[in-house]
Amino acid sequence: MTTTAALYFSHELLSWYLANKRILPWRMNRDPYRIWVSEVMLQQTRVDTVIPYYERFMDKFPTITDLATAPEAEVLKCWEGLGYYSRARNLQAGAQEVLSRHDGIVPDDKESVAALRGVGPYTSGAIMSIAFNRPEPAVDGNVMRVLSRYFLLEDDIAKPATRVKIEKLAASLIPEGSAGDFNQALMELGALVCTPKSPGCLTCPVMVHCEGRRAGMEHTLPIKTKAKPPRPETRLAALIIGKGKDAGKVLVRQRPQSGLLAKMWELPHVLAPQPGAGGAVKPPRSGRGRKAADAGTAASAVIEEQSGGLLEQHALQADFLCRTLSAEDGVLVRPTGWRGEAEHVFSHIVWDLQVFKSEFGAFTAADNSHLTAAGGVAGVTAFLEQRALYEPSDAAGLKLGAAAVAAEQELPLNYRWIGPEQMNELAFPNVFLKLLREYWENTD
DNA sequence: TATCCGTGGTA
DNA sequence: TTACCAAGGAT
Repeated sequence: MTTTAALYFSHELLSWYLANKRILPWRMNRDPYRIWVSEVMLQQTRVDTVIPYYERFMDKFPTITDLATAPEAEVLKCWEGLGYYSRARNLQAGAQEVLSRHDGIVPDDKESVAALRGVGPYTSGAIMSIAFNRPEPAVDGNVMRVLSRYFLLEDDIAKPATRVKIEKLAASLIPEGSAGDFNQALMELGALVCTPKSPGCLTCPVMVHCEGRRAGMEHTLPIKTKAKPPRPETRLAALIIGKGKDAGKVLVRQRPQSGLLAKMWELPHVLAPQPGAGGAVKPPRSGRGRKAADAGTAASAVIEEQSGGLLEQHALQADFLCRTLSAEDGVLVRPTGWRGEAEHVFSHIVWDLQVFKSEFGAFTAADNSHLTAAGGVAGVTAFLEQRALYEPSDAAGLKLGAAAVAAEQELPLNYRWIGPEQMNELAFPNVFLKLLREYWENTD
C-alpha cells in the first residue's frame, strides 16, 4: 500500500462522511461523557436499538455525578432490555472512578481512559478520537470488515491478534487533525455501505481502489470462523400467584451478584434434567402455537387445567420444579397448571422456558394428585427414583416432610412479592418482562 | 486463547 | 426458519 493510495482512501472516505453522516443524539456535541455513554451502549448493539435508550439514559443521568451517585438499581432499570447488563454496572463504576479520581472530569489521556471499567481498546480509542480528536484507532467489527475488504486482508477477524494488526493499519490511515471524523467515517461506511451481507460497492466512495472488490472477493471477505452454537437448556419456571395478603402479587427473585444476568430479577426457575443426562425429562414436542407469547397458547394451558390434570410430560416437569425449587431455594410451591412456553436466546445459551402457574405453600400427596392424574403415580415415582431425587421409602407418598408442610414459609432474602407497580422499579430480562406483562394484562 | 456476557434485526 | 452478527469487554 503506497502512501498516495492511503491518502486517497482516507480523504475520499472523510469527504463522503462529512457529506453523508447521520444525525445522531450523541453527535450533538463532543461532550466526553455523552460520547462515553454512547460508545458503551453501542457495544454489540445496533444504532436504532440504542437511540431511545440513550435519550432516556441521558435524561435521567445528565452528568457523571448524576450517574455516579444514582442507586445501582435505577441504572440497571434504565438498561433493562438492552442486554449485556454488566455494561451498565461497569459504566456506573467508571463514572464513580472519574468522580473520585479525576474530579468528575473525563481524563484526556489514553491510559486513564483505558483504565476505566468497561472501557477496552475500542472504546478508549473511540473516546480519545471522537471526544478529544486524538489520533487513536477505534477498531470495531465495521472497521475490520471495511479494511479487510479494501486491503484484501485474509486474516481471521474472529482472532484477537487480527484486531491488533488492523489497529496498526487504522492508526496509519488517520488524516492529520481528523481522527474523530475519520474513525466515525470508517464505521459509518461499514454500517451504511460496506455491509456484511450485500455490500453497496456501486455507491461506495472508495470502490475504485478497493482490492477486495477488484478481486471479486467483497462477498467472501472478511474471513471469520464460525462461532460455537449455543447450548440448549430447558428451564422450568414458576409463576407463583399470591393469596391472602399477597393476593394479586407474583413471587419473583433477584439473580446473584455476578454471572449471567447478574442482579436482574426473574421468575424462579430451575434447570431441567437435560436430554442425554440419563432418562431425563424431555420437553413436550415444541413449536406451533405453544409459546406463551402467542395468542393461541393460553388456550392450551386452560384445556390442560380443565381436563383435570397436566399432560404427562408437564406433570413430570411440574413435580421436578417443585422439588428442585424446594431443595435449591427452600421455597415450597404447588404447580397447578402449565401456562406456556417461552424462548430466550443468549449468545451462548438458549433457554426453553416451561412456565407453570403455581400456588405458594407446602403440598401433600393429596394436594398433588393433579400432577399424577395423567401420568399415574407409578410413572412419576419411577422417574423420581431414576433421578435419585428422594428416598425410595418416600416413593408412595410424593410429599415433603411434615415439618416443612406445617411450617410457615419464610422467603429467602432475594425473593419478593410484587404487583404490577413494582415493574417500574425492578429490572427484568426481556423474557420475564413479557411473561409478567402478559400475566397482568390478562388478570385485570 | 477461549469462553462468558443479551437482544433484536435481517436476508 | 435458520444463521449471522451488531460502534466489545472481562476473565
